[in-house]
Amino acid sequence: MSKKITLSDVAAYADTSVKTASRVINGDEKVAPETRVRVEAAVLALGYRVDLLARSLRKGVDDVIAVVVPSIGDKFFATAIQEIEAVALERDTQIIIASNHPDPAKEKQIIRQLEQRRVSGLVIVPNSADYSFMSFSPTPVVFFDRTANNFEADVVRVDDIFGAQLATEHLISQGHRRIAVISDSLGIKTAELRVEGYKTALQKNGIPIDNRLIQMGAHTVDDGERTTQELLINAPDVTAILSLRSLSSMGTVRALHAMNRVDIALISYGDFEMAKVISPKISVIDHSPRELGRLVAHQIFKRIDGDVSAPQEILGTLSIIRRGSAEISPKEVRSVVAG
Amino acid sequence: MSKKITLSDVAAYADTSVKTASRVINGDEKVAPETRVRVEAAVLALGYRVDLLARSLRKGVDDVIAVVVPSIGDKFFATAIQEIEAVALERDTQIIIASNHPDPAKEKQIIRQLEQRRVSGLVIVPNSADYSFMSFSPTPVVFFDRTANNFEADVVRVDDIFGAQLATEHLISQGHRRIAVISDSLGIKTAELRVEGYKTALQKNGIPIDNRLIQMGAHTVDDGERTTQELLINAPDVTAILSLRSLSSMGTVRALHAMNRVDIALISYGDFEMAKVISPKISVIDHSPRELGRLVAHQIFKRIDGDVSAPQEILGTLSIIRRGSAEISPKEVRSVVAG
DNA sequence: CATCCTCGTGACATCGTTGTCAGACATCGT
DNA sequence: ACGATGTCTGACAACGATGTCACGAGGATG
Repeated sequence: MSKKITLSDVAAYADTSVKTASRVINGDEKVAPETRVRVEAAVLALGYRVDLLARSLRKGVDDVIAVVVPSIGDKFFATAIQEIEAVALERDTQIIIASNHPDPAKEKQIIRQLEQRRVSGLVIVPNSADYSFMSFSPTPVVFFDRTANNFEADVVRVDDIFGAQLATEHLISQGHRRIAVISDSLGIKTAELRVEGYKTALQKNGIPIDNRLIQMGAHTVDDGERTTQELLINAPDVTAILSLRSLSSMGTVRALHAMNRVDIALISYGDFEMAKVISPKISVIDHSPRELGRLVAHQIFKRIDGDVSAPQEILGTLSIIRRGSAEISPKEVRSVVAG
Repeated sequence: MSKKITLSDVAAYADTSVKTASRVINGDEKVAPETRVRVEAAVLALGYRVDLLARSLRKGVDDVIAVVVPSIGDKFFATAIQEIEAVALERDTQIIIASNHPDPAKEKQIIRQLEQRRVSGLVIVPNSADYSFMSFSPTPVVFFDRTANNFEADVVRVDDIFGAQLATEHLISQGHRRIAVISDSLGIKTAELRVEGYKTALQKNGIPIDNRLIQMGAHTVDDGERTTQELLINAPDVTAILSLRSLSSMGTVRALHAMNRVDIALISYGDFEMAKVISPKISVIDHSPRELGRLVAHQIFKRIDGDVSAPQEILGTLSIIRRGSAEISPKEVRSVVAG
């Protein structure tokens, strides 16, 4: 095998010094035109390519940002990553991805390892309880989707309280008063906030909070299905459901279809492919992963570029997409049942 | 800011040489127990962490593998990446992800850049026409999902011809003879092979190939919907559809639902979340991204570990998942229509 | 007692690049 | 004609780690 071509080979070939060759490949102005030409010819002739590892070592940081998400398979995160990648590409920056490990100690180790790589920035979807260990990190950090505990840094997310409130009020405006909510576990920040938004909306409208209508623990599609079934048995007077995770929404849809409950209004927090396809189409609160991905990418690069202003909270836009499933009023239901 | 702790700091603190400190952190046997203890204490006291960049420069390769896919947002690739990441984690190897760029020149540049990072392995879903430029690369490469042109390397994929044949024959065995196929563009290797499998199945069973039943260009959900509508207008005697991409399958489902065509059998090449939820549930040919992800991860690590045997073609398993949508026979349809 | 080996150690070069700094030479103003 | 600028250049050190090699001490071997 031909051995690796280095700058010193180029320099020798162009009959100049290593440093001058370095100047040429970095576009330094102060190089005599003819020298430049000679070096460029040498680069071409030898097929030289910069060693990015060596460059990064010398510079002290690596042109890479790391993105740590709970699950790459999750459409929401995958789409966000795709946008981050698109922004990073323009800066010739690579993306390292990693999953949050369920074990906080392991997760800490993973993040440490990323720091040891001298990544120039970290985007993290906080998962473990405590990120205070990162306080000493010189690496810029932006949290994504959720606020982290015990560590101050930029956060890019949507206003979960507001979003859930929006959804709930939408159902209320259709006349619903027995509104159930299906959520994953409290421990998870977003879930907490969304449930809070739900409660706020009820209170504002003078509707009592009934804990039997609050179903937790729906992490997967199957959870969503099971939880929905239980809900409809335990609280048969429910007329509307707010599903707080798009993943479990699919389970809810499945359960409703199986029980043929076309009388129940449903709104999902978070859009999903299926929502547009099934009938009735599912209304959703949309928090665009593409927009959020762009926002987080721009923010991390702003920090990498040296912005040291106080940590910001950046909120993405939220919107209701009305597709039909949430635009059913409870009156109609009763009349159908009565009739 | 406290400045960076290096091995030489550790060595000074432990009153030994840099090299010996290096021996300790690398678990070298030939270190006196008491020296080891002193160094370990120093590491702890100073909070030393290896600089992975420096180590990689010295070693010549970086413990990172790069994965280049057409779209990270695609559930299939996202899931595969997740599996690769899980395998890589056990080896303390990071994953860099990148998107294939539609412009081959740009894609070449991206791959070059990854080589310049000295990634220890490359997993690529080939997209551009020609990968021959990689011939000189010392970096192990494994192609994923498709065979590449002009470059010999391991490939991990499923047997697309066989899969499509399997699907088509399943429909034939239900009695269908007017079977349409919806595909994305030829040009894309997998699409070509699948269409070939479809044709083979027809021929084997003495069914003439009718080009009006072959619809190309369905890249997105919307394409799938439009294409399906066109198909049913242009060839009203179709009794079954084979959709070759799960993404466009969703469009086909949407179109069928909208037209209320419950009489048409449908099988999808590639599973998708929705398939289990709607009714009728969609039968699919499943090529598990998780299995394929594991396979590709193990193969690339085998190469990284020095396996230099001839390039292999590794085929993942294929299976039909019967859910109902493809188990409709055309006879029933006719009798319903006639009745 | 000379020789050989093993063990533990550290000085030094090295990976490939860029920052520092000083020097050579040309050009300029007065 | 002089120093003062400015342009272009290259020797050298540095980034932080590991590989090479040689060396001294101590034990085993003859």
